[in-house]
Amino acid sequence: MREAEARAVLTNGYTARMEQPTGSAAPTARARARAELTEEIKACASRHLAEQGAAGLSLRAVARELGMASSAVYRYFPSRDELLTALIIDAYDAVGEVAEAAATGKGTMVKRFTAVAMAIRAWAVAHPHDYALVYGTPVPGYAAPRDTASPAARVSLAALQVVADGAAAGEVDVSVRRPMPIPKATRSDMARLRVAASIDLPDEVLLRVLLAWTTVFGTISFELFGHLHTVVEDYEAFFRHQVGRAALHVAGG
Amino acid sequence: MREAEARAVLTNGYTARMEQPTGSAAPTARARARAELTEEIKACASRHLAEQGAAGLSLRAVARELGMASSAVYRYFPSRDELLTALIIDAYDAVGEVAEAAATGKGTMVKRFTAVAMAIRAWAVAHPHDYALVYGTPVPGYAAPRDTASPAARVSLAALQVVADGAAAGEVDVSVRRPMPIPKATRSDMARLRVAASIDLPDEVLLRVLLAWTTVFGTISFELFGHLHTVVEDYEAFFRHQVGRAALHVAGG
DNA sequence: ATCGAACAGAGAGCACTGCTCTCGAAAGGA
DNA sequence: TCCTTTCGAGAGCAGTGCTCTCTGTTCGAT
Repeated sequence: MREAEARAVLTNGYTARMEQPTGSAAPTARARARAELTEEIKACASRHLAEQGAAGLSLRAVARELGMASSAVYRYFPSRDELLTALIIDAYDAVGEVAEAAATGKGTMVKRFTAVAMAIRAWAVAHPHDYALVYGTPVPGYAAPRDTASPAARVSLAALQVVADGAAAGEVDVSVRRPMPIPKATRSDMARLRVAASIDLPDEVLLRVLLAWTTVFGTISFELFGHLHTVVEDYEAFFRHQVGRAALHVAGG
Repeated sequence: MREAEARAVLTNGYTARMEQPTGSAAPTARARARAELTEEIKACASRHLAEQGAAGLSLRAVARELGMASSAVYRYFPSRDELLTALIIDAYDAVGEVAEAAATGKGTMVKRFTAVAMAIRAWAVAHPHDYALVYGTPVPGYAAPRDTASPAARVSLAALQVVADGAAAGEVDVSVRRPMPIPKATRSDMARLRVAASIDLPDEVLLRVLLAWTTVFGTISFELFGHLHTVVEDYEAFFRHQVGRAALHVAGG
């Protein structure tokens, strides 16, 4: 029994302990209560995270605020890191959602790309600790990669889609004035990316997008982590301008 | 007495407690021992940091390894965060040093800029936890800004100098094909930067450098923090290529 | 409806952390 | 020599993550 339980936790995480609705929608009262309390714990932890950051997130503190014993929380999350992982997934989904919403807008590729970047930054500024949790220093060794992989991809795919649309509309200049030789390894990296993202863009354009992408997150990280403290005063104006540059570069400018 | 001591700690930090050599170089045995032990603590803490990261750095653990009581360490560093701040300053100096060394090389601006970026990345890959400490999520609220400001600037100034040299040699195209209107706030930001860095480059070029700069650190952070995990296999080739693109962009390409 | 198994909560406890306080020993300058 | 400052050690406090054990409840199958 104990071994089976341990294995379940190892393979499927805490969700494995939730009783699945048995075909016909009949969630037992206990399962409902469990799902609710799980959400409540996550919500409370998210609040604590927003206030004090990941380092200050204490399982005992959320248990106290929820009026339960600290040991009871372990029925829902097997460890503090698992709780953090759940919050990471939520954060990925949140930023992915705002990016996708911004990507659906109309206009030129440069405009849409800028809109996506601005949306990401706005989310990051509004939720700095969530941003840090996701795009800052990884928490322990690092968080579970499998569970976070697909939510993490959403935000990037949104941007790639914008560029793919722009390329289809002829807004992307594929001719290179001064071609840089692309290393063989990087070529195969891009080939793999094309398959994984199901997006047909030439190496040249993909690399331009990645350049712009690292600029977006590099600039946001610099802003939030204080590396532009003595340089920039109006962060939003600076960011919009730089993202515009990056988007023009993607278009081939 | 107590109040005076507290004020000294608040204003000057732990260094205020070190006895200054009284004019003529006569460091007492105690002062020497103190300086040595301070370095020893820092070195030991740095080792722990390299192994387990900032989160796993325990004052008690370094005290144990040094064979002293944990309370004795507080004679040298008033808190764990101050110890971390000392490590942050050392890390800034370390990365600044390798960047400056790389910047002294000869060749075109693109070559030198790439060399600086490659040196930074090599340092980051060799000391990932130090990099995370400096360019990742800020540790508590945040570290002392005054003490870290000037070491932090070294690495950026090295890159700016490379570009300034390139501009002096006529390697930077100042004419803009498709000029992007620069916001007034950003214009004054750049004006301030010109004064602070004592480097005379037009807004256009400074903004290009900042774009490349955020690309450099954005790419390194993406690599070290696992955001390119499923995309790139040969990180060094990818980085070199992207930095080359960024450097060409700085040159006006 | 009953019974055994699974589950949920609470409490005690372990090992660890940062940090403070107090005390005695050592070193420094007068 | 004496007196102040410094230093190291130990005990102790409040807090942490996590485990274990014990009780009461709920669930599903008989």
